[in-house]
Amino acid sequence: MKKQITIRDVAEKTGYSFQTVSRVLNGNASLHKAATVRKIEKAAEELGYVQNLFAKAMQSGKTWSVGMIIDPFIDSFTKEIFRGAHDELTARGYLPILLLHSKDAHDEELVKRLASRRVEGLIIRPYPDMDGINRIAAEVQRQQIPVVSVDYTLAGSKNIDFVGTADEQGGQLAAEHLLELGHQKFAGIFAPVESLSLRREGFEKVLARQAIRPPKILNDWNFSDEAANLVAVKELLQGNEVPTALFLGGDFMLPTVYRIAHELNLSIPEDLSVIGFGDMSVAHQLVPCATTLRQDACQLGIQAAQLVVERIENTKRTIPSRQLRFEPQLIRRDSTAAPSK
Amino acid sequence: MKKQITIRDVAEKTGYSFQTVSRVLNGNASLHKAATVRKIEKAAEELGYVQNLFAKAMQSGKTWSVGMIIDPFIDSFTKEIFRGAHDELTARGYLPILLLHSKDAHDEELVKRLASRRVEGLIIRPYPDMDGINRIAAEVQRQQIPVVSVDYTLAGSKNIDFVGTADEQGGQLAAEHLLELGHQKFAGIFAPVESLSLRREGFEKVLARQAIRPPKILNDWNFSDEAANLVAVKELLQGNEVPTALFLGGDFMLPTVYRIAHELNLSIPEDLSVIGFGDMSVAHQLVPCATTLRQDACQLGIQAAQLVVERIENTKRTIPSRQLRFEPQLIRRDSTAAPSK
DNA sequence: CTTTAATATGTTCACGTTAACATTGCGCAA
DNA sequence: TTGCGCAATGTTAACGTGAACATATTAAAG
Repeated sequence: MKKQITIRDVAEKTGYSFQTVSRVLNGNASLHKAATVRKIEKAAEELGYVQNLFAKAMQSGKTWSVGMIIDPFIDSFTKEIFRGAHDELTARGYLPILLLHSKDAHDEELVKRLASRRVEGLIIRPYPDMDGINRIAAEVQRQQIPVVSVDYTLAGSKNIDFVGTADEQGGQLAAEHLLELGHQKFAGIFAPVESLSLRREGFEKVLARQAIRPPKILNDWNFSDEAANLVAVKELLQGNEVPTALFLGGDFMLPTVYRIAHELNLSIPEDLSVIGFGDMSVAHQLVPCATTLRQDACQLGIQAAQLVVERIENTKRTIPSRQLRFEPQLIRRDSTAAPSK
Repeated sequence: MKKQITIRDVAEKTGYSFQTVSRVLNGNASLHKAATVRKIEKAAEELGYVQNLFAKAMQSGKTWSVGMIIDPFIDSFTKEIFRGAHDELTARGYLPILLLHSKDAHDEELVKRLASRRVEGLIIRPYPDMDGINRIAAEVQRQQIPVVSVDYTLAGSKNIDFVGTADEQGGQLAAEHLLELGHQKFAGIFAPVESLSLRREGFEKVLARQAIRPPKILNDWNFSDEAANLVAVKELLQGNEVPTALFLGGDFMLPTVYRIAHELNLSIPEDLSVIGFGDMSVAHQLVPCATTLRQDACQLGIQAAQLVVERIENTKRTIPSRQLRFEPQLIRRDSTAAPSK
């Protein structure tokens, strides 16, 4: 084990007491004479002194670290969230501690690791398929550590800050866009998960006010059985009432829809306008490029980071739980147009 | 600041001294009576005691953290490297500290952060365009902290472990594959960077022994000027000696080559066999899917982690610097075939 | 030249942990 | 019984730092 350079070494070299050195290097240097400061800083530089964050953390109780349970590798969206939060935390002096689910490390293990590192806050982007995350969040919060969830809400836990998309407004924007283009026969595809339901509600709400007929709704997109989706979508686009405008609760549905449209000889956007949600990479890879609603994922990450930090640094006042939802932006591309007749 | 639960709290609750608790919970429990151990563990559980790694680190000098300067977001290859190293470090009890280059945080800053967190080792995947990385590595190594570079070698620094691809052998494999198919007229495209040069050497070495003619070589692929590449590749594939087999130093050249081949009316693989290197995602997205040489990136990460940990835990013996190169694997796809005549 | 106030520096303690050593208590042999 | 040795537990010091307080030095005012 190689010897560390401590403030005592610097003190000895300069002849000052170690406390003076402490104040100059890591505390309030303005309490000392300029000459003293200069001498001490020079000596520290020469000796290669770097403050020991572990010692500092132990003495002050402040660890300057924040846990992040986000898998930045699932898609580019979570990547951006991670990136935003990471950069914001870093800029504010905090160390983001990324916790990925390895095979071995499971829930219990993760909480222990967070706790033993005395993480001051936790940012979570919950995975829909993972319910252990709720227990983790609850457990961490029980220890008075601020928790913020991003993108997806956390089930169960009260009083957890949330940063995400204004899904309902997104749905409204989609409806308004299609109405503006002059459509009258609408359809929508969703799934029974929270965010998609909100998008559906926004969509339906606007149409209820302004459209002649209510939209045909397919509400049970199947995440595991693609064949079922093919059948259901086909049915939606055939039948007695053929829609001219289709709103998808998520861009991931685009390929299926494009495929069925092609099979049915419906050309996009001439026969069918399609608008997605999320601006995933498929949206601009398909032909024609898909109109969609984009969320600035990076911004979500930044906001999440700001919320945790705010809570971390405001131990006194109790801050009420906040739910921040940012309105997505309409990206007009080539999959939506006025109806042909 | 909320109160921490310490071994002293557990000691008070059980009536034992804090030292006994320390031994039971974080030390050698076998030194104590089974009944004692049981009582203490129960009390710790009830109080929600979790050891404070900061205190432990300060006392023992062991921080259980390893820095990683890898941008896992450039491509799937670095992602896999990161993932492998991350999981291996985690499995061995170390905390990977990911250091990304934010705009603000630059070299000096990074080193400081590594040092103040008392990182015990450093894994670097150097970026070709970033030379600050060499200074960082040198500086960190000067502080006796083991450094391992992955995928790309670090310029300048002596005695740094390296884990990467056996580029030369990869080049040999490519040549052997093409020879086996019966080709006689070869070409190769490379760039003047270390790894590509090694691939070229392996390629040329085998051909020098077994081929009738030496290959036509284009050695200055231009990373910034695509137009220049188009011209150069076109020239390579026309001229007096038209090759029937082409080895690319990197898969990233594939799209350009496919395009030029199409322009020149050369069909792949009938008129021209093309073999790439790296098995990047383009390789199997193109039509026809490209034969290439694949490296198991995850494995590189794991190995890198093992090397750092080994050095961290072997402070006594000096380990000579190691250069581990893993042989890539030939992935036969549809872009290579026997020459048509 | 004092006294006073401000400025500059030094001392002690605490943070939570482990290591090294010290003590206690017990069983067993002399 | 006495002493010995071992097992179980307790005591003290140390890791590097900052806070709180104590002291020394300087400057200003009388």
